[in-house]
Amino acid sequence: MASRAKATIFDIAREAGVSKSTVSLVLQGSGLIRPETAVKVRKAIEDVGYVYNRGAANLRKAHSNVIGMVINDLTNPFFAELAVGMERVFQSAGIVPFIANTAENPVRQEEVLKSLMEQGVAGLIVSPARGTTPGAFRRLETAGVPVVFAMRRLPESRIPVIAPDNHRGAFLATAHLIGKGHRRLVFFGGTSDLVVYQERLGGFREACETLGIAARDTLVVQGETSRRGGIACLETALAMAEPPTAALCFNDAVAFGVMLALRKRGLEPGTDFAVVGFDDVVEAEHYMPALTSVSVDTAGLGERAAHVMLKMIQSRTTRAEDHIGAVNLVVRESCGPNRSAELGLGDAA
Amino acid sequence: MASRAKATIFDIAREAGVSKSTVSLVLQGSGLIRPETAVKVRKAIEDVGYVYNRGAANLRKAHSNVIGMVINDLTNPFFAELAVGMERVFQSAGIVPFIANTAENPVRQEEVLKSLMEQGVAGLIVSPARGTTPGAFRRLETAGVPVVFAMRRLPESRIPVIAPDNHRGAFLATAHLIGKGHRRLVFFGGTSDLVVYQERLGGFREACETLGIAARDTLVVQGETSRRGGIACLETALAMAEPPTAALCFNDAVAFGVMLALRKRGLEPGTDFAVVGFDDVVEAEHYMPALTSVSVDTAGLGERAAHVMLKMIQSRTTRAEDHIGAVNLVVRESCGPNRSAELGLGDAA
DNA sequence: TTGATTTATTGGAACGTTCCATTTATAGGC
DNA sequence: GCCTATAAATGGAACGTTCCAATAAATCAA
Repeated sequence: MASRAKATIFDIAREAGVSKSTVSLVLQGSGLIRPETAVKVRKAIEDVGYVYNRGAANLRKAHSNVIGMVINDLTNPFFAELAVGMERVFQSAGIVPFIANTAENPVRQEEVLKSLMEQGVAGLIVSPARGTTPGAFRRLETAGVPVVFAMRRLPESRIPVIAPDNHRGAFLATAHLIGKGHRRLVFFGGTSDLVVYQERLGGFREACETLGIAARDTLVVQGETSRRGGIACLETALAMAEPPTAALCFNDAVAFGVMLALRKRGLEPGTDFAVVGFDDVVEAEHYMPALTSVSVDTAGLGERAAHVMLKMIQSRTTRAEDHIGAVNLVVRESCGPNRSAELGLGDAA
Repeated sequence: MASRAKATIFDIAREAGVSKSTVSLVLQGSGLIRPETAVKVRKAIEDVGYVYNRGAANLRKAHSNVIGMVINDLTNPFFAELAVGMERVFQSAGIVPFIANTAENPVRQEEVLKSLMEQGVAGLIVSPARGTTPGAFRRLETAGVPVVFAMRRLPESRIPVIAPDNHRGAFLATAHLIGKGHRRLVFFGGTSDLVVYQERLGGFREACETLGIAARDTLVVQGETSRRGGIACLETALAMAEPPTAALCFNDAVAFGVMLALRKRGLEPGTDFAVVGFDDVVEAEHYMPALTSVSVDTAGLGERAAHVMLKMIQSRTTRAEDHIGAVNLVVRESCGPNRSAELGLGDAA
């Protein structure tokens, strides 16, 4: 049952009556080997129950074929989608990416990065944890390991970023709400330590300004980027003197929370209060009411990130261009019909 | 920018004016080293930007400290919860588990397992993909790598299993439905190639039999274990001559799909048709109506699996006891009020 | 047949660690 | 001051691969 000492290429060599070098060549699929010999060797490999020791190999080879994916919150389905997109690409390149979760914890992230480096990864795709310090990736950089950021970025860093056009997405969504006739708007969820937050809030603000919403009619309520955070945000907003009538949410999770809280208060999302989400996760379509959301093509961005990574590894560089993915607003039911009539205004969108 | 040749313990040794062996000892936190020397070495490590080469180390050490988690569907939030539970345990043991996704594809799973083995994992926690062949884990076994199955099992295999009590969970849920006064029941979703399916369906059947539901009043509709599968199942069931009034769903995803489909037909889940889910994912609580579901303490099972794994590694065995986790029914709103009155029956639950 | 060329195979050194057996330094006992 | 015991540091071999240079075998041109 429990095997004796692990088999090595020497064992195979003996079994097949060749030298260790020949075995090595076969293992690497070299064309220099006579087909019959290769067959013989492969049979020995099978018989002996040999398992290749990549660690030993990497001692000589410059490149390992391990790529790590460091994700800040695995329980968010959004990131699972991202991971799936990447895997599609890596699979066809014959690479098995290893995923590690940092649970939004910079200390854990440090450990994870260290461990991955020690493992000798060829490259890393990272969605950095909130509160990541600027120096967290310096070790990677000095070690010359290619890194790309996906979805999130760090305030100042030369590491290439693959992310959606957050500003434009927020702008589109906000314009949609204004077009529907809303005049008192709120931005729900997220905290200012995330660059993404700045970008989305920026899009929101620009839309309000250019489309003639006074600053005093726009509200910002920070909060957790989760369902729970959304619930809390709505409570806060409705407690105001002149509560808003429409919300752009930092992400879909927040939007779900907001809709939930509306229902609990006897308000109907869509008709009584308009809500737009961000990310367009699969659930958005299936919610009641279906959530209008900014679609960012998560899986597509994942694929993109994987491609960039592959190219970086191949060309032995640690630099690459940023890639800002197109976004578009998917209009469903959570913003209800136009309010124009009610307010005596034309359709402004 | 791009660093020159990677630093090794020799470089540190030179820098710190000691021997490579001393550096190695410091790296391993040996108490044999004079504290001042250790400090000196650690400083050199920092200065040089050294990164430990675990591959090289594993060449000599018997044990790597890598543990792999092989998961069949990362996009199912259920598995993300499982992963999170495991990580809690591994983190406190100073281990970074690597997660790999098989996307429910046995071929991909084969690749993933191979890659993990080549990496020299110390152990593997696996939720096997549907359609896994019996031989898929033989290599692992002959290599003496500890493996535990989490949540799912293979028909015949000596590998220890950590899973919830599916039979009992299904029994409880079904009894609940019957207690509510339902007499025509259906089991929705899943396919018979999964052992879990057999177990859950078994509990459903036993409850029906012992609580006096005739076999001709129970229906089974197989289907995908996803929202989409749930939608399809409901369509099928409602097209029958005498449609059921209550469903036990293979998992929560199916249940969500069923509720969605009900709404689309103008039926209200809970009052017009009762539905129970399985797994009790976090969304269950937040759904409209909130989903009654069998809670399996996913994260707890993850922790358990991790502990078992740790113990197996420590005691160098590939055997361990199965662990069947307790379940309990979380009653929410998706089964509505009792039907007893309507049917002239007492409360049987 | 001989030498040159091509095709297949091979031995040895190297990769960066750990671990064991030694050596060297320090302290203690008398 | 000498011997012994303990503490601290060290050199060398080993781990399982890859790669290079070298060899051996087969083919070819003359």
